Amino acid sequence: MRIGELSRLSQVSVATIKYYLREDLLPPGTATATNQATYTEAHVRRLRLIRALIDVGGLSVARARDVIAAVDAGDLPPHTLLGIAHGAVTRPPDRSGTDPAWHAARTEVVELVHRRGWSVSPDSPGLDQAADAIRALRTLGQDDLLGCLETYADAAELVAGRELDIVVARADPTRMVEGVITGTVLGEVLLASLRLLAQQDASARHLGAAPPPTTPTDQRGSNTAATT
Amino acid sequence: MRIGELSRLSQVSVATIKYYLREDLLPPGTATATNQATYTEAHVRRLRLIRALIDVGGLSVARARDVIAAVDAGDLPPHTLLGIAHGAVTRPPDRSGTDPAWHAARTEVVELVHRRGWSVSPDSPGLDQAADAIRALRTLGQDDLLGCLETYADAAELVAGRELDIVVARADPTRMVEGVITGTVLGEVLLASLRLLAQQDASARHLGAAPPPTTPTDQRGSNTAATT
DNA sequence: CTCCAATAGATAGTGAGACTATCCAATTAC
DNA sequence: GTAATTGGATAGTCTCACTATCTATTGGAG
Repeated sequence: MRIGELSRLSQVSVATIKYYLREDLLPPGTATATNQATYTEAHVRRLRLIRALIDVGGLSVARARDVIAAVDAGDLPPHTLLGIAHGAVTRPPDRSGTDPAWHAARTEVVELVHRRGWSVSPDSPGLDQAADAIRALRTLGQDDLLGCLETYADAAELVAGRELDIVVARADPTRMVEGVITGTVLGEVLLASLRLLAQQDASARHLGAAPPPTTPTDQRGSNTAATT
Repeated sequence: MRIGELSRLSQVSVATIKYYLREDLLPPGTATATNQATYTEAHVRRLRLIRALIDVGGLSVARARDVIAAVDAGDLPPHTLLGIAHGAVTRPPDRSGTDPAWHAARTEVVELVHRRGWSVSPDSPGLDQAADAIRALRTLGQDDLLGCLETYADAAELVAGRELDIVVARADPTRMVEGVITGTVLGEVLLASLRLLAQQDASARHLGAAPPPTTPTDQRGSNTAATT
């Protein structure tokens, strides 16, 4: 197919496709002449992956490129792949350099990891990001919220174990790579969404308040539960 | 104190403080003359909250302003407050308008919520965001990753319940408001970080234990400690 | 009392990021 | 044969989050 059809199938404008080509997010099509190239179904899938990472996962174009490159590398060892995915979904640490409170928080994370017997490399971006969050909670005087910490760790263990089971169940290594990437990025979004929903429920349950009446804008099938 | 000291204590440049004042993220100090105003410890705390939301939580300045405004409103009903916090940590839905796949995904989420007996308002941003993620996973052919869905929901229930317990344990309503905000935003970051760490452990454990051949992926959940 | 650094408020400028638009020459579809 | 499409290059736009400059004041050390 040519670029026009690629654009139509992927719902991405031609100009944006060209931009992604320039930025090495999308491999070039096979050139048939100086100004003609053909694209395949693989390009459509790639484009869908890119948009999912950017639009749903919230990655920047640069982060998405790193992830894509890892997918294309193909033969990376799994822990490297996971490291790249994790690097893509974390923000660079806040003020790690000089802040003693940050180092204290990071030590706390390392201790948690050790207590749990987790096998984690010492430069994992997750350690830094957790330290950022803990330091922030402490400096805001919200220390008691860290009473959730073990619960968070329980939940993390729960979902990570299940996620791994599903991904390793795949025979095809290429599909495994895709699973790690999409699972890491989109799984985070999904888990976060469900946490929000569960928070709303917990709040409603505690306050004994029924949710507001459902508007009839959503008339397909069963609607939101209003009672418990 | 004057703005210079405020800047020093909060580690935020004077120019940026002025910017936050213009953008209504920070209330003005009490003016003592045409070009003099004094700030208090409350301004320092506010500034720290702003930076935590932006730097650690990843909120935009505009989202942070909405959240801050909710904190200052003071007398908002809890579900409204929670709604604002949730609106701040979610991205607007992707292509909800015309896509039947999206509506199918959203229905799936609503059914999950119903199945769980969660009491959730039908316009919760969490519903839309979860639908985005599910639709993306399906269109990427990663449907099997949705085998995690119930596990995610379990984890979400677990952490949300604990979070609520901690926040309602606070007597002071002002502290409760802060707890909802910081818990929602920073808790998400913390949970996501720990998930990454747990993923790394699960991956190491699996690769350390046995090569991929056929290991029935049935022992879920409990990880036995294995120090590294 | 003097004088200079600090300040409030206003306005303008900057740099990154993610596209978007325009050109041009070479096809290609009709 | 002519109009539309394409690839490649370059330049422009828009938002965001600051950052810098300017103009009067004003606080305070000497």
